[in-house]
Amino acid sequence: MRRIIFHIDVNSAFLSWSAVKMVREGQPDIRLVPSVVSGDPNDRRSIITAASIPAKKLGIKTAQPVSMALRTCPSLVLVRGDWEWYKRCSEGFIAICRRYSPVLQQFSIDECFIDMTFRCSGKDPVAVATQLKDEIRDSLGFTVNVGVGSNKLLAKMASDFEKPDKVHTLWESEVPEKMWPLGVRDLLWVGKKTEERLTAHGIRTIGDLAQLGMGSLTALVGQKFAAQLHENANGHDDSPVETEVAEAKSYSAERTFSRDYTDPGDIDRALFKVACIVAHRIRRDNFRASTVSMFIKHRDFSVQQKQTSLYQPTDVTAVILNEARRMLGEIWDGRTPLRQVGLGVSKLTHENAIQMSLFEDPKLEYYRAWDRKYDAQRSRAEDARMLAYERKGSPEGEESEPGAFSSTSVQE
DNA sequence: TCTGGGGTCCTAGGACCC
DNA sequence: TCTGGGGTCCTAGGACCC
Repeated sequence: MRRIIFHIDVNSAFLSWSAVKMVREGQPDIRLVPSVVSGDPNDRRSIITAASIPAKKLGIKTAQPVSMALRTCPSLVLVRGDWEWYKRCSEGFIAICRRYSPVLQQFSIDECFIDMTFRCSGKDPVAVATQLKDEIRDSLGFTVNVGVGSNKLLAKMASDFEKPDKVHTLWESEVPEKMWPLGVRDLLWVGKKTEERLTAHGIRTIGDLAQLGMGSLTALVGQKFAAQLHENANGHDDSPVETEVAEAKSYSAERTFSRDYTDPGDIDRALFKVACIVAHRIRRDNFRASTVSMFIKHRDFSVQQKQTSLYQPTDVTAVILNEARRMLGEIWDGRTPLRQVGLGVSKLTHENAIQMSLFEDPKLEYYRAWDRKYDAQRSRAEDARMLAYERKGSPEGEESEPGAFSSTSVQE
């Protein structure tokens, strides 16, 4: 039986979502003018998180520095991101998709796959996809693209065709006509480096890749990746729509400084902050970590990292921080300017720490108490922010759920 | 122009064990 | 005393995704 998979992708998600909120507050629709969602424009290291279609037409791209975008378009409208609001918008569109099929895999905050094999039987998949797209637009006020295909890869490729507010199909029979003429970079998992490697050998389109022998491809990218690329370039993908939310395998946090830091005191303060964040998150999610890693980014963007295994899994901030400090001392001379510092934990378990009182650092109890205080303060701060948000975020009072948005027409 | 932040997976070399 | 080969774990680094 032929599978029918939909990939639903919100058009310029963060920008559209900010626009919906601003329109509701009586402000102009930023989707109609060159606009972006970005970090602090006064910080020279801010980048573009999302761009409107008029901005994209001027050549402004996601991940571009704000300063560069402003030079391209001095009248560019800059909007700061609103994470709480984005989460609500995401929940709103996911809820609608789930009504079309419970076999749903959320792929990111603004994308999901649904398996429509049974829900579409006897129906025209394009008509169903169009209905879904229109329902999201009319009830939530933002547009999506729906890609329809016989597997996840083809559905995802299809949703990336012409935007916004469109439904496209990419069945296996359409692969030679619709997918093979595209550049290799358009294929999922082909990034900048792989593109360079492939084009250096004359492989420019997905069709070139599909016809390339496995031997040559393996020599270029390694066996495992070659097998995947070969399958994907031919439109094959048998991965299922995963309805279970996978548990996190690692947590990390990093801070890029507004200017390169050389002072060990500055670096240590940053390391302390990221350690607090990461440790708080694993405690919140009931994890303990057996591996701590830390990384630094230099002025030239080169990265150095160091990781270490612990004797016993931990969720104690001080333990994680001290390992990171020790490793920092091993990879940094204390003088070279640093652009960024980061810290991560992995090898996570839900095990309770084994109490090894004989060997346990007597200070541990003090550290844990410190963590409890930190966590309590942090959740109070989160509650306060959410409360403030509830009041500020809904001018009409009750209607704060995305499901209650008024219809907002969206034009290109 | 000067490049964020948070993830996943893969590879390659070395250590260590049998 | 010097040798091999397989398996597994660890670490560093790199590529990709949104």
